[in-house]
Amino acid sequence: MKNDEVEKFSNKEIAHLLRSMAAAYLLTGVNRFRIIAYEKAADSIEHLTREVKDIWQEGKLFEIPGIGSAIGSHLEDYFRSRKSRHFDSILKKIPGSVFVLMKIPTIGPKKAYKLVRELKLLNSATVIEDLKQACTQGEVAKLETFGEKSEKDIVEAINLFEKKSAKIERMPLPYAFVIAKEIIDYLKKNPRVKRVDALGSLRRMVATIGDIDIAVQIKSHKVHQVQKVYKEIIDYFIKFPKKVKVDNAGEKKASIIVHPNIRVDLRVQDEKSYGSMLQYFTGSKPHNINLREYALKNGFSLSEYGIKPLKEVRSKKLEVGSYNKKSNIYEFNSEEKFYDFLGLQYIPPEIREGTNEIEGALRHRIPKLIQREDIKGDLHIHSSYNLKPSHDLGNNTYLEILKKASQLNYQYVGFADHNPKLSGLSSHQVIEIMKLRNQEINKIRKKSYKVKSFIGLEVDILPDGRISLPEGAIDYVDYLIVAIHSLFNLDLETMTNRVLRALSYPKVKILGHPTGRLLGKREGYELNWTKIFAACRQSNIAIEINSWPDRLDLPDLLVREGLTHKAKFMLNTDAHANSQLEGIFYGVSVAKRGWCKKNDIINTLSYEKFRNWILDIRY
DNA sequence: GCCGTTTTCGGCCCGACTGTTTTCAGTCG
Repeated sequence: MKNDEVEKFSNKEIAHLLRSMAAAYLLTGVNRFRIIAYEKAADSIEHLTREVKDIWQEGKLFEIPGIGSAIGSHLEDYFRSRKSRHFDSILKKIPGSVFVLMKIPTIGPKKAYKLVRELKLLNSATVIEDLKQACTQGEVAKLETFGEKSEKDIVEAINLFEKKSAKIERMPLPYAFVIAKEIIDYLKKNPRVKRVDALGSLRRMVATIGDIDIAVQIKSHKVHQVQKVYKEIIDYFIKFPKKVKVDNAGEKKASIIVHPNIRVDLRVQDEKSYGSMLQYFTGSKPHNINLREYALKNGFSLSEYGIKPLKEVRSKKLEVGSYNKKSNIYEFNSEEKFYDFLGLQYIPPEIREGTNEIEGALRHRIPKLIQREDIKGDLHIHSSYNLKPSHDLGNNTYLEILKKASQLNYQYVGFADHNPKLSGLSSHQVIEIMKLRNQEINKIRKKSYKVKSFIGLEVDILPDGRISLPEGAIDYVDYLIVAIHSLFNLDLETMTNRVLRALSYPKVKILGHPTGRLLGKREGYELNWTKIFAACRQSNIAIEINSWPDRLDLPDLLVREGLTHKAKFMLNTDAHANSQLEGIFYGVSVAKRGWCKKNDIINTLSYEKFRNWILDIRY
């Protein structure tokens, strides 16, 4: 029962509901802008980095872009009573099997409706199999505007869909990075290729990635050769060794599916319009739509080729772009020039999400976002030192970690092994273990290695909010990270009180991986964030942005919300091996997406200031 | 149905690719 509910209110399901509404309106014929509004709302919810149901519970449903008074109040009905009379009254006009077919890529509302109507596919539970059978029997090819090719394509699309829906659909960002790098390296080997960029959600560093988008800039060629070079690169791309299928391949774009069923889109462009192309292909969709609407109001039309004046625009300082007289378009080789032409401050990819970044850029209020180089230390590192921990040990010794930290130009690190397992050990034994560890680290510290260290510990928050460490053991650490590692499904209030209690212990300085989410595997637990942010601020506790590939926790939307509550954050890796320390890069991207500046992040402080903070030394 | 630095009314992004057509509709990003 509980699982059904979660499924019913998942972002994916809500998006599908709204998309079904758009389809029903399309098929019954209403003002097309109402249809677009529903589609926009569906897109918006599908790409949220938090659960829409949680946002509704916090009373912030109407803050989601594209959710206005009408759709918002219908959704409220739906969340409250599991149904909306308005949605139901519209949806019942169309056979339910139409909405099921629409889940298959390349089948939209019109094709779905036609297939259902002509072939009488009215059983929602079996419609996909029924359609497949109709295809194999040649019935689809007989229909008007369908043919043998489309019949074959439908079968293929269904097979791919069934394969895909059996596994996770979006992968954590770091996994997508690995795949993208392989393709980028492959493309760079082509002598016609000058530059390759990963774009789309990958460039915006969204926590989970659906498709991989890539742009290629060709080396300069004579004008009449450009088309030929585009074609050569497209041909090369679709021969990528790990491709399982070529989805489409035209003159300037192509899509392939690579193992294990990931779609990769490629676009090619020459240098003079490459900036326009980067801008266009980076998205997000809401950002681009907002930007184009803004441009329209100023008399310009935007595309991946550049900026086209709608009327005769003479004068002005139009030298930022180069004017192509033949096509009446201003071309841009860099994004900076593209935004500048529109009178906007440059907007970093990470915050192009269609919230209020265009308004900010217009007023030159886009903050300088945190950079990787600003990070001075990592305070959540697991070593190989065996203190009989409750969870896994790391791979490297304290000394090895210090050496690696030095390579990363860190000034300090924090050793945050898991607390000793409480079961099977007496309090006295735990205290002894902690004491020995403290002595061990102090021995290493005496070698006066240039990277300084703090003695931390990652401590479980028990179900009742106590921490899993005997009182006397606290003397042997500089600071504690508290985090939940079990019993994730308590209700919001119990969970909130549990965390608040843990935060009240002495030496607690960090709330670790605060939502407990595992991307694609486990939703985070619910907390009253207003209370958590307030408690952390009051007790001078940092909220962790954990860079572990499956976590990327805190989610970016909560980071941004935290800033409005004046929360302070800390960027850590949770590394269990030295190579993983480099993953801090992913945490930085989460912070950027949350609009963090350098001084929003505690571990950008220099060693002396940071030491005062973490040891709670007051002046 | 949504939205706001010319607006609470009157607008609403833009182009590529494919299959089935003979100029286009549907889908996608």
